[in-house]
Amino acid sequence: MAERVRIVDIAQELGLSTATVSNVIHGKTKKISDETVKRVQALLEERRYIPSMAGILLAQNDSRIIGVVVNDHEKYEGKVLEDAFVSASLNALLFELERAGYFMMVKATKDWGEVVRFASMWNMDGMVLLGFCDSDYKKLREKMHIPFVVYDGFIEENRTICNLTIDNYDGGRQVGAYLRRMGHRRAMLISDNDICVDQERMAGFREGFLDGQTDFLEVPMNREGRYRCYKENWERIQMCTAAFAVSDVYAAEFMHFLQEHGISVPEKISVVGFDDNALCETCFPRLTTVGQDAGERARMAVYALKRLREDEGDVFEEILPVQLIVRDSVRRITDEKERQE
Amino acid sequence: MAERVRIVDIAQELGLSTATVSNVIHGKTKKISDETVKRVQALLEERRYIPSMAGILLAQNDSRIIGVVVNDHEKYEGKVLEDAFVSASLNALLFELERAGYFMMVKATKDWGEVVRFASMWNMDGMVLLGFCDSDYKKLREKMHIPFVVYDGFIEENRTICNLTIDNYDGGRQVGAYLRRMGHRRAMLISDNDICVDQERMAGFREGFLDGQTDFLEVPMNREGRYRCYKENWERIQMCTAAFAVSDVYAAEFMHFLQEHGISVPEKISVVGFDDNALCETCFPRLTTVGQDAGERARMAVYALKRLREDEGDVFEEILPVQLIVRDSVRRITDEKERQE
DNA sequence: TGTCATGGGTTATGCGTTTAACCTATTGTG
DNA sequence: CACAATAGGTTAAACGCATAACCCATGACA
Repeated sequence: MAERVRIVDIAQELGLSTATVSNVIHGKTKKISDETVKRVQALLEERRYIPSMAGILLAQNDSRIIGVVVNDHEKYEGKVLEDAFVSASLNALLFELERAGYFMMVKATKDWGEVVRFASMWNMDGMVLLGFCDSDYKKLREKMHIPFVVYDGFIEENRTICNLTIDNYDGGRQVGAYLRRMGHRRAMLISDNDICVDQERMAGFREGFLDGQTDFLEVPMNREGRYRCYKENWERIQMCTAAFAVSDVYAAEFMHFLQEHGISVPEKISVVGFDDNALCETCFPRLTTVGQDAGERARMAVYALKRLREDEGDVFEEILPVQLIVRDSVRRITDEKERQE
Repeated sequence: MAERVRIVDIAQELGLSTATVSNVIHGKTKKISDETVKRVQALLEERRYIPSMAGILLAQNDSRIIGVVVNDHEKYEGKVLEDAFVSASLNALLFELERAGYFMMVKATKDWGEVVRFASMWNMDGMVLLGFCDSDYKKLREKMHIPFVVYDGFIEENRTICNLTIDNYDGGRQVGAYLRRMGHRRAMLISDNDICVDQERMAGFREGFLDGQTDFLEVPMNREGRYRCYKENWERIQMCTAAFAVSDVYAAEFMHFLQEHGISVPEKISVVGFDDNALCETCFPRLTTVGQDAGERARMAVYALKRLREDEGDVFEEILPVQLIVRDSVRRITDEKERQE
């Protein structure tokens, strides 16, 4: 291991105490001569001193680790990190955390108890939870009082948590209004009805769609199930001129299903997704969607983590704005007849 | 924080020494009466004792942390974790590591020095490196002698590293042979020529394609650049009946480009990718590709990590097999005329 | 009766860092 | 000249756990 260089090694070599070296490292140089400071710094550099987190962890109470826990829901079939939304969030979090000097430890689990254990054993400085929207945060909060922020969670009465969410309702509303403006009158809503956010997105859609009619297809959480569901509801689907799926993945998949069955998109049916994943650009036609900025949410998360650390107990919720991103999967309907089928 | 329960708390409450409690925890019960063992276990359970890694890290020399470092290459434009191959690898690694009782700490960087620092400060039990195929491992090895495995790396003369790779050459060969069997005679190879693996995939392709003719399009690493490149080489592209891109992302993108310009896939041009990402199933037509099993590679990685830990110095390379996955993006050419254009 | 092994533990030390409390020699002040 | 303040450090304890070395009482055995 090319024997680790420790503070005591540096101290001994210079005939100083470890306290002095430690103080230099932390910039507490008020009571140390410039001369000494320079000598210490030079040797630290020369010997390539790298602090041992083991010692720091024990001596202080902060670890610089942020635990990011993703809910390993069955719907992902063991591939959570491959989900476009999850990986985009993780990516943004990784860069923001590193920028703030944190380390990111990742865990995937369904088990709420494991989250506590995970946080506790590593003395986490904070936690970020993805996909635990309907969980009981109160328990977590009781067990430990480190800051943790939840993506797409909700605020309980006693407001003991930081919730970071996007304006799902408005996103849906924008889609509804847009389709309406493009001349659509009958739209299919596609959702697995699982995550809390879906409800809001659809409610928003209905508002924006005005007097347009909506149908609702509740699809299962596995791909094969969804394809089967589409087949079984073939008639209903063909009654619509547009579809709004609550995620890009579902939207792309639905487009794919339509195309496979000879229905061209957007000529025959227009499709809109949600999230603005990378796949929106690579599918054909490019998918119109609602964009959420993973980078911005990650920045907010890190900011919240810091703020909650400083004045703990203070808590906030942040609802980030979303924005319709128009691409090629929606067509304008001009003909009045066509509109009625 | 609901005050952490420590070993000493348990010990005191039972009137025992910390050593005894620690021994019970680690199952070293040879010299402890069954009676005592039970009492200790019961209290550990009741008080919900969670070990502090801080103490363990310092007392022993292993941290149970595996650092996973991904090369934050510019080509990803700050979104490494969103790359389909990276996220699939990470997902598989996460589950395998957890299964083996490890914790996964992730880092994205281009800087080789940071890798050393990262590993050293956390006393990592091992490292997994993604995308550092052309780096100088020797340096890393000098700095510290923890096991580390490299995805798609290479073995140096003095064999001081574990390389985990797939049979890129054979993958390419299978594609070439398949296209040839399907009646194709002119194929375009698409690659950014960056990562070492590309060379092998293309070399393999040429072998499998036999007397078929290949053209080669070296594309830039950013999306806009690639689209421009396709446009500029419009003529050359149209000379071919098939294209083999070195990754699914490039393949899907290329399909998209073709469709946008009125060339249908696979009727006019067939396309094959590499990796078997999730997008293969969601793009239209579904992409024929070469499958690599991220799960299998992750299992090997964890196995290697363990083995190298036990008898350090011993090193191995593993070349995992790949397999052609036929979907809908390749068409059989029967007409002899058509084959010649 | 003296010695030895064994069961059932305890004591003490070390891991690398931080930090509050303490120390000493020199200079400044009334 | 007595005293305080300051510069420039040092000492020692603490953090939570693991583990090698040690200890004592009891029973077996020669």
